Amino acid sequence: MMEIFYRRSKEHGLKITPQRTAIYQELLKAKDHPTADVIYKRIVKKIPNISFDTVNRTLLTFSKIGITNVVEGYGQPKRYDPDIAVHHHFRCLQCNTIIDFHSKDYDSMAVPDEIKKQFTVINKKVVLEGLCNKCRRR
Amino acid sequence: MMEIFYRRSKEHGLKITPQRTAIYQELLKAKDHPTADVIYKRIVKKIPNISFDTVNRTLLTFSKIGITNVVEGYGQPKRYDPDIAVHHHFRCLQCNTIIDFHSKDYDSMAVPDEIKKQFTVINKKVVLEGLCNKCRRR
DNA sequence: AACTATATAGGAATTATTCCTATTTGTCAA
DNA sequence: TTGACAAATAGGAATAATTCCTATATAGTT
Repeated sequence: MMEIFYRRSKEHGLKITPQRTAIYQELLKAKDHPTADVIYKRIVKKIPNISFDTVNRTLLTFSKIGITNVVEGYGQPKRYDPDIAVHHHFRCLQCNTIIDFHSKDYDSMAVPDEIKKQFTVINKKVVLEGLCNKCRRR
Repeated sequence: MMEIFYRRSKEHGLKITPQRTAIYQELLKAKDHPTADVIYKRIVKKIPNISFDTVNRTLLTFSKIGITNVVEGYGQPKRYDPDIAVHHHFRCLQCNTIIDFHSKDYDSMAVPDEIKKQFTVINKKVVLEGLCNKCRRR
C-alpha cells in the first residue's frame, strides 16, 4: 500500500521525508475522514516537533498528486479520504459523519452527453444526505 | 417565488425583515452559487449599513428552513444555492465553478437497501468533478 | 562527501465564521 | 393603534481554519 505513495512521489519529483511518510501512514489508518487538525494531533505524538503547517501542506500535496482526496463538505474544515477508489458517500446533516459505501449501480451510471460535451469528467460520485441513526432518534 | 419565503418563514416563526427579504431576493437572482461575502457585497449597495453577520446568519437560517441550500465544496467558504429542486452538480477542480444540471436518470436512481436500513435519506445528488472548458485548455 | 533544490518548523498573517451585547423592530393581542 | 416582548440587527470582537513567510535543515543526486 505504501507502494503507490513511493511511486507517485517519484513521478512528481517529491522527496520522501519522514514527515510525509508518517502522514501518509496515519492517513491510511484513518477510517473517519479526518481533518488536517485531527491528523496533526495523531502524528504529533510520534513526531513531537512536526508543525501543523507541514501536515496541512502535505495533505494538500497528496490530494494534488492523487494519493488522497478531499471529501466534499459544507464549509467546515477540509476532510481527507485515503480511499481513492470509486465510492460514494452518505453524510449526516446533523453530525457531519460521512459513511463510505459502494454500489455497482452507481458506479456504472452514464455521464449525460450534455456534460460530456462541455467538460472533462474525472470523478463521479453520489452524495446522499440525511440523518444517521443516532441523530434520527432526537 | 417570494411565496415560499413568506410561507416557510411563517411556519418557522421567523419575522419578515427588510434585510431578510433583500437577502432572499438577491439570492434568487444569483446564478453563481455565491458565498456569504459575495451576497453581502451585492446587498450592501442597497442597504449600506447591513452587517456581514446578518447576511451570514440569514443565509444559514434560510438553509435550515430549507429555502436555500449549502452547496457541497471542499473547505472553501460556504456557497449557497437558491435552487431547492432536485438537481446535480458538475464542479471544476481547478476554478471551483459549479454547474447545475438536471437528469431524470440520476433523479430516479434507487437508494441501496444497505443505506436505507441505517439512515434516513433526505437528499440525493450526483457530483461530477473534472475540468471545465476554460481550465482544460491550459 | 558536497551541492542544490525542496521541505520543514515556527510564527505571523489572512480568511472565514461565529459570538457578544446594546439597540431596534416585527408581530401579536388587547 | 398601540404597547409589550421576543426576535433580529449592527458593529465589533473573538475564534477557527488556512495560508504565507523565512531561516534552517535535509533528501536525492553527482
